[in-house]
Amino acid sequence: MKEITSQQQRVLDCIQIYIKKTGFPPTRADICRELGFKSPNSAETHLRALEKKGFISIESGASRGISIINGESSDDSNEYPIIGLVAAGSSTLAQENIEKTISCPESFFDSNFDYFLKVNGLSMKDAGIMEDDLIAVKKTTDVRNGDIVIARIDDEVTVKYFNRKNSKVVELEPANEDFENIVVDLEHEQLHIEGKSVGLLRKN
Amino acid sequence: MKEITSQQQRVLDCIQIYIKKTGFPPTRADICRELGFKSPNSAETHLRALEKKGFISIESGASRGISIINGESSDDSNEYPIIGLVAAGSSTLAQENIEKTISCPESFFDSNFDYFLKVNGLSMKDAGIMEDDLIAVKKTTDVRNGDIVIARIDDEVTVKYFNRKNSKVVELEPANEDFENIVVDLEHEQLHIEGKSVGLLRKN
DNA sequence: TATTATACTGTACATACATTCAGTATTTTT
DNA sequence: AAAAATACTGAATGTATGTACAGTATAATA
Repeated sequence: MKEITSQQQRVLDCIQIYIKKTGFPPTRADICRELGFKSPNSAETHLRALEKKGFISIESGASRGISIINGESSDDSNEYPIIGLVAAGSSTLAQENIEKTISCPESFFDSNFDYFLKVNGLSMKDAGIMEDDLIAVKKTTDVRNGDIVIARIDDEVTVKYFNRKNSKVVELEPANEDFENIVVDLEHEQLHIEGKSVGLLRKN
Repeated sequence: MKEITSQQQRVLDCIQIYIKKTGFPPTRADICRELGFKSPNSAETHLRALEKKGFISIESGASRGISIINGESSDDSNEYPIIGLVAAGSSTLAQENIEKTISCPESFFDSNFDYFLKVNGLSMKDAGIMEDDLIAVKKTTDVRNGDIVIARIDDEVTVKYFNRKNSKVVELEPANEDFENIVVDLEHEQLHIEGKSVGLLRKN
């Protein structure tokens, strides 16, 4: 996490307060109104800077598509949803894939986390991640080589070891010799890091 | 707060999960995608019903202007001790072996359980049980073939698959080809079943 | 039995919003 | 001293999105 300027901090605070007050993030125009800017582009450039520095993530094209990374998760609810990891073509959040939510203390795992992901397949078998295990996922893009990440390529969601080869290539490595590495050329493919594993839960 | 229908509950769950995952509320179209509706008006009418019943509030004209009202969480969590899997000589439940406790809801795993056992070694690797994992142990002697049991032979505690060969012989099978089956002749050796695994917890 | 609530599909449209381009100016970094 | 980052105004544009209108159908209520 890089340095934040005082103006960027004001914008970040503004977003946080706005979410706390309304329940949803502000638009560019909202930020302008709150902070006295006269051009939506003022907000836009600040948002891009905050995104670049890793404080927020912006869902491209979506209105109010701002979400705050890291900084405590606004609500102190301890209900965590279980989300199914499904194959290509269907949305990760498809209702059909939701079993239920789990009540669990906030600092249950060493790092706090956002949701449980139900594992599909055995590609991470040797890392002790089996079918139907629940991975505690922390939403972040700040991942390091060797982390177990939840990655999305197009609409395909997968759990793999993260390994950045260079500025242009990331390899997603399974922990199962029956599976192949997924090599992602960032210049031609879009890789979206949904988060990383901070724990695991198994019921049997 | 009026009665909620099952479909409305699905929509409410969908919103909650969407927010948890993305950080901002869904659009009508998002809800349709998640729940399989084909008209945005399907989502719209459900949202209006939920608003009327007081479950959500909708900011008129604002995109994604949904916020969830209420959202309480019941806290019926208990403290469970973490017990180290120790070598011969000491009682498993000796106070000295309790490393700490974890707060966790009572019905966290499918079956209720009594304590966490910290795993030592990789003899159950292929069952996805790794070093330092915490096994949720339910104290019972009612175990069946294929169950993962916590067994004690003399003072040696071990975690293995249970397999009763006949009335006199039980085999304790590891899930790792580097380890050998433990054959227990009940006529000459004492086998004590401490309990069985009903779940697993990993922190990383 | 009439009425209201629930549960949808489908079309249409105004506007809320993200986003890009063109500038200006100051500060920081290289 | 040049380049890059910061910090803005202002205008323009395409689309993402809320929302109204027109239907159909079934279950619950009065």
